[in-house]
Amino acid sequence: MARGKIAIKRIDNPASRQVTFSKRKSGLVKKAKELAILCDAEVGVTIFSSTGRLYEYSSTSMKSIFERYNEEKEHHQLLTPSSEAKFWRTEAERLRQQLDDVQENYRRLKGEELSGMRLSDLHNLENELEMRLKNIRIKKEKMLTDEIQELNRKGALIGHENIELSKKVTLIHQENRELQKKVYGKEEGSCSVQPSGKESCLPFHLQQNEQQQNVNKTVPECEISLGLQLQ
Amino acid sequence: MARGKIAIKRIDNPASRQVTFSKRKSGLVKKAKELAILCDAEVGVTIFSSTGRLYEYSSTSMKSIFERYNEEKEHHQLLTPSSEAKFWRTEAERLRQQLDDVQENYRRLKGEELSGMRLSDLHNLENELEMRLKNIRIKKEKMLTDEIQELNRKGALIGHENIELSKKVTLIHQENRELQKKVYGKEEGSCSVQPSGKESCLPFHLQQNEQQQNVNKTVPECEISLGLQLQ
DNA sequence: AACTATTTATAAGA
DNA sequence: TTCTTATAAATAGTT
Repeated sequence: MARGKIAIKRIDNPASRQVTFSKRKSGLVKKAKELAILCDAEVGVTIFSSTGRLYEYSSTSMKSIFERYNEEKEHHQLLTPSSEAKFWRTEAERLRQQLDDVQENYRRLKGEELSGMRLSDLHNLENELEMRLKNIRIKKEKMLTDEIQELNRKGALIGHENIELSKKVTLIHQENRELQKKVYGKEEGSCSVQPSGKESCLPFHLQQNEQQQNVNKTVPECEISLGLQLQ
Repeated sequence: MARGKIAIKRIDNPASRQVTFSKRKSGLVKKAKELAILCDAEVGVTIFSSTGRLYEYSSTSMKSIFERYNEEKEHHQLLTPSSEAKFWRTEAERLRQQLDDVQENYRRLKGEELSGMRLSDLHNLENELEMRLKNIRIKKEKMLTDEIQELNRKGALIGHENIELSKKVTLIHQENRELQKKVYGKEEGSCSVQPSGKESCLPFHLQQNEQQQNVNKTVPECEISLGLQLQ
């Protein structure tokens, strides 16, 4: 609520979540206290953190509040089998209702069930879906960008490799010529053991071209960082 | 906290206390919900108003929270076993699991939980959402078109009504004049029983203007089919 | 834990 | 109960 609005959904970062938990827990308890005092109410707040720790506030005592709650809910005989059964049946009914609601929402969200919706509902649904699409597109874009970066990185690496290989080829070529001079003197035979410079480079050309094609499928710009390394 | 600061002490005026209770109760429950969602906590709020009425919120269920509280406080009490109770508890657990599953799907569908999805999944989701948006927009457009048609129909009706009324007014006017001639001869007095033409038309003007304004809120084009009917 | 720009809650009035 | 609005309070992001 400050320095920017946040969506009410689980905070992913555990550190932030912990900090927010601490701040908001204090806020909640403060509000509960104020309500109890201002309005002469009996208020109880029970909080279990995601790490399982218990925090509580009660304007009177938790025992009193639980007892009063149970009385109100007619659960004051929880230890007798029939009332326990009643409780669980109620609980099951509650969950069934909740489940139905969620499933209804789910269907609505999927656009399967648009009947009986007012224009404002449709507006809201439309906006919601648009936001979701935005989220998805941001995520997609990030994934694509990451992939491009990774490909660029690989491309650069291969480029360097190629430079190194090119140098080695030149070196070996040079060595071969010098060897030839020593063996044949001035004669330059067309011996099969002595490949031409062009032929010796071929494998590296092929390797490079393959890589370049892969990269170009998603990132045409990679032409610049690749290529021109050999020859 | 607004329009002036208040001291945190019991509000004397019962009416104000009731209003404040209602507002702050909502606020407290909202904050509790947010805390539960944002920080993945289990939160329960129990409120007894000064009139003794119970209000509650729990992110899971009060039963769960009370049990967990008691466990934490090492006050755990053994529940009397009973087959019926067992059945409903199992049922509740089953429903809880189902609910969690559906909610997970729901979150995915809402694009809140995009982690762990591959690019192809995102593509599919994007397409699905786009189709839903399309459905919604078609439906919206249909509703708007229908509304416009309905408004146009009403507008035309009102227009006809106005024409009829206008005719009646002219007729009555004419009759009045003839009556005057009979009663007063050539004398044209400013008698209160004899209203001027302009005054007699006034109610119909007002009626028309009101209708026109309402229609224009949604369908400005109706100006053409309305208006110009009187005068 | 403190700061502070913003958002949110809410007191008062209708 | 609901709406509006001016203002107080809460808090998200930052240091």
